[in-house]
Amino acid sequence: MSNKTLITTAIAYANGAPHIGHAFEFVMADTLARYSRQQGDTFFITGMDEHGQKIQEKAKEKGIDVQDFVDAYAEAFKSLDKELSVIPDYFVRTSDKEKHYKGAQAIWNKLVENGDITKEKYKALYCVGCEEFKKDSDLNEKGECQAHLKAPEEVEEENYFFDLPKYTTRIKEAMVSGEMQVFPKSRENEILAFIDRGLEKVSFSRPRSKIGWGIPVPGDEEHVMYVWCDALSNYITAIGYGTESFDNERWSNTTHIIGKDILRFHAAIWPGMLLSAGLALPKKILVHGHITSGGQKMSKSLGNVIDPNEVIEMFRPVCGDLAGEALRFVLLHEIPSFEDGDITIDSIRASYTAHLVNGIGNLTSRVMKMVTTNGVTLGQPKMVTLIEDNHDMNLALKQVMNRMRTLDEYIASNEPFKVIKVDEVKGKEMLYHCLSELDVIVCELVSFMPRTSAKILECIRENKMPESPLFGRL
RNA sequence: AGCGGAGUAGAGUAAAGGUAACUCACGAGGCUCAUAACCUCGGAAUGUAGGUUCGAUUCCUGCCUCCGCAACCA
Repeated sequence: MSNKTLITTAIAYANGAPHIGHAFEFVMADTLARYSRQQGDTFFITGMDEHGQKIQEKAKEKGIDVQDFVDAYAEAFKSLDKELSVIPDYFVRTSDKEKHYKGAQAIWNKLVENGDITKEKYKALYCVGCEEFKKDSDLNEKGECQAHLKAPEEVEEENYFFDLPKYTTRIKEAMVSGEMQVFPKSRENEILAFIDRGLEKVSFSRPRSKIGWGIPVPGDEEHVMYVWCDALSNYITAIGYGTESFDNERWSNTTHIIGKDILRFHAAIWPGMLLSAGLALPKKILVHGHITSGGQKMSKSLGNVIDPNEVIEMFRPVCGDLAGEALRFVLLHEIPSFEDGDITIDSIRASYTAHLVNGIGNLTSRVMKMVTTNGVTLGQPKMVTLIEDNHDMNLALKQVMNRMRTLDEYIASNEPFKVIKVDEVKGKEMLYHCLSELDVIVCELVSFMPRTSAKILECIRENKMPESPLFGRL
């Protein structure tokens, strides 16, 4: 089996600032990527989905050039990534004409070559207010658009369609056989049930008159690619699809990390496209839940939106350049990896105090004080990884925290600070044990909190106390 | 209405046909190496009505409540 792997996040839609849900996904993926790098050649990508009608309109509303509009959001996401110690090997942008356009057009051509993309006329209900097609289920009892309380008009449009139903059986088989694994199992069941209800052809283009901002359909100036071929293809264009340098070996060992809202696109449409293009299916699709606040979906009207940057700024005065990692920790520790999670500003503060201030921060000061005053050193810190490879970052982190608690217990019950006064040899032995345990803990923590771990390792290596408490009180 | 999942201390999770565990919060004690930290002990829970069983929180049935899915929505 290949050692090379690709880890991806979903690419963020560039029509708004990053929110806490984005932060969670990035942090989870980056942690997994760091862990994966300890075991082999890992390439980690994240990025932006920058096309589409909504973006085009918003930019127009604000009276700015679309490219400038998406550039600004790309910078906002990159800056958040940096704070959170999320460091991708490549940052995808679908407006990138060099790499992405060419790759997306290459896969389009491949699907055409295979006879899976055809032009078809269809009738649909279109709400002018929403500028969107509506299904019967989107309408109220009177057959009106729920948002605009107006009956949609029937329009006829000609678009390209992808023959997804053709791949129904193979997609199902891939899931059942484990060729493409969807975690958790309940999500796999969900998608299998969805497929069993019958897949339909998927519309793959929009008339240029409707969406000008997008990738042109090869050989047809009148049409622009719709989101599927444009956005989903980022995962392969990022590693060179459509060029000589495409790394097929890496592609064959891919893990996608996505939210539950986009499961279908990744576990049905995307595999269909890959099969048509003759490419391997993703090995794993890890599906996380959504974050609620105070038991409710975050929304501006409820006023319970948690802005990741605001949280970081809340931490900044008490832990400086570790502020982003404090949020990173809280997300990983408080949100289950595969279910919905709930956080509030209060629970964020509580988690920070309990586990970072009173936990890792205090433990570091505690151990380092004892070993530095008594001249106990570790020599070369060893690199160990004891975390089980179960994809559950939340569980894995809790195991690390458990180990910390055990060390605190050891110190309390063995009292090396007392022993050292009456029996130096025995006392030093105990302190050495404390120091090497701290070392192990930090090595385990390195994927979760890289900067924090580096700081503590530096203390261990140079036999010194942290200059100031790592995590100060809020 | 359909399909799927879930209801366990104040909060978040775990386990399980026979003493219901852990983290946070709370209360009492201890310790002084540490950031009023840390350690120990304690209070506090199986949605509801039945059924099977020597015994159910676990299995079964009804009810109530919540959540997911029902495709172009991150």
